[in-house]
Amino acid sequence: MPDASPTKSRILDAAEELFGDHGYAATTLRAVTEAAGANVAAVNYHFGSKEGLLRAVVRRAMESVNAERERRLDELTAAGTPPGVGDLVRTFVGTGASLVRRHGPRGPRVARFVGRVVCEPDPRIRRIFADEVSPVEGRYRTALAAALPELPADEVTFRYRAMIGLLALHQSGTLTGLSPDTSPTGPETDTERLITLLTTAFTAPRT
Amino acid sequence: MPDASPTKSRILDAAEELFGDHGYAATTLRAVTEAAGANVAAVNYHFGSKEGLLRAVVRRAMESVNAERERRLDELTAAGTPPGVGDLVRTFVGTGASLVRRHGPRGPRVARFVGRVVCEPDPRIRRIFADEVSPVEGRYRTALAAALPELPADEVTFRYRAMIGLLALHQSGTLTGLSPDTSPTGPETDTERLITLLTTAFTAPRT
DNA sequence: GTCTATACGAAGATAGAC
DNA sequence: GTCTATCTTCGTATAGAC
Repeated sequence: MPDASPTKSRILDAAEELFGDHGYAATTLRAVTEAAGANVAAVNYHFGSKEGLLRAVVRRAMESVNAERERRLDELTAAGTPPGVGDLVRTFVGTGASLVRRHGPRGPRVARFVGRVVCEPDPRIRRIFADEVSPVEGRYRTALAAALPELPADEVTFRYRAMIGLLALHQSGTLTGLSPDTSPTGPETDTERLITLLTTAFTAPRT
Repeated sequence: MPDASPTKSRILDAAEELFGDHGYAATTLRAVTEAAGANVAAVNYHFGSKEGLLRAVVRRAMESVNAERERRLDELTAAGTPPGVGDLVRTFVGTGASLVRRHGPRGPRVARFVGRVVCEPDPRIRRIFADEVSPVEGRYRTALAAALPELPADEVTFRYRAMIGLLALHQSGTLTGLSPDTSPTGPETDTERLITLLTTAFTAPRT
C-alpha cells in the first residue's frame, strides 16, 4: 500500500535524514516538520508521538532487509548441508550493508540512520529497533549456534551481539573515522574487512 | 588538587550517574542540579555549559585510565622484545574494564557513563572524548601496527576502531543484553570473551 | 480523514542581584 | 560564588478548517 498521504511520506523522509544526521534526541520535531513542509502537529496526528515517528522510520528502513535476510537464510538452509559461519556472517553483514543499494537515492541516508539507531544506548530506542528485527534475528542466532556446536550458547550470543554492534558502527561511519568521507578505501572494502574480522572472531576458541 | 567547591564535586557525581543512566541528551540540567542539591545556574557557572560539564566528567573518568594505559604500555615496551597483539589487546581492554575497580564505589557508574559516551554518535560528543584519550590512543595504534607488520596500516586502524567500539559496547552493557543485569555470567567472563574475540580478530588474514 | 493554527508546561541558557 | 528572574525553544495537546 503506497502512502495515502504525501505529508506523511515527506515527514518520514525528513525524519530519516535528520535522525541520521543529528541523532534522535538532538532532532527537534519542528526541524522535521519544517523540512517536510508540514505543521508540527502533523506528526502527532500521523504517528502519535516523536517515538511513534521513530518506529515508523525504523520499520520502513528495515522491512526489506528483514525480508532479504529471511530469503537468503532460507536459501542457505535449503542447500542440504547446514550453513557455515562464513556464509552466515557474509549473508547477515552483506544484507545489512546492502541497505545503501536497496533504498535507491535514499540509501546512504537510511544506512546512516539505522547505524545510529542501533548504537543508541537509550533502552526505549533499542527496544523499538529490537521489535522490528527480532524474528529474523532469532533465526540467525540459532543457525550460528548450530554452526558452532563446540561453543557455549551464551558465548555465541555474546559474539552475535558483537556482530550486531560492529555492523551498526560500520553503517554509522564510526569504524571508518570521525568524518564520513575520510575513508581512503571504498565502503565495499570496509564491508569485506568487517566480514573477515567477524568470521575469524566467531571461530575463536571458547573462553 | 581537590575540588575547591563541594557543589562542583557533587554536580560532577550527579552528572556522571545521570548521563550514564539516561544518556547525555536525555539528561536535563535540572535533574543534575536537583540530584546534587544545587541550583540550575551553578553548572553554567562552574562548567560554562552542559557540554563543558560533560567534558569535565569525561576527564575525571579517563585520566586514571590514560595514566595506567601509558604505564602498562611502557612496561610492555621496556621488556626488550616488542609486545605482541595479545598483550596489547589484553592491556588495553583490561585497563578499560578496570574502570570499575579504579573508581571505588563509583566504579560501575563510571564504566556505564564512559561506555555510553564512546557509543554516542553525536560528533561533538565524540570529539570531547577523543580529545581526552588521543595521546595514548596513538601509542597503542602504533604498537599494534608494529605487532602486525603484514597488515596494511589502514586495516590495523579499522580493527583498532572495532576494538574501541566493542569495548565501549561492552562497558555500556550492550553486549550482555538490553537490561544491565541479565547476564548469566559475570563481567570478568565477558571481558575475557572480549579479549579472546579481539585478539583473534586482529590476527585474521588481511583483506 | 487530513491537516493547520495555536496554546501549554518544561527544558537549557543568560543577565544581573546579592 | 550563588541564586533569582527571564528568554527562547522543546514535545505535546486541543480545536477547528477543509
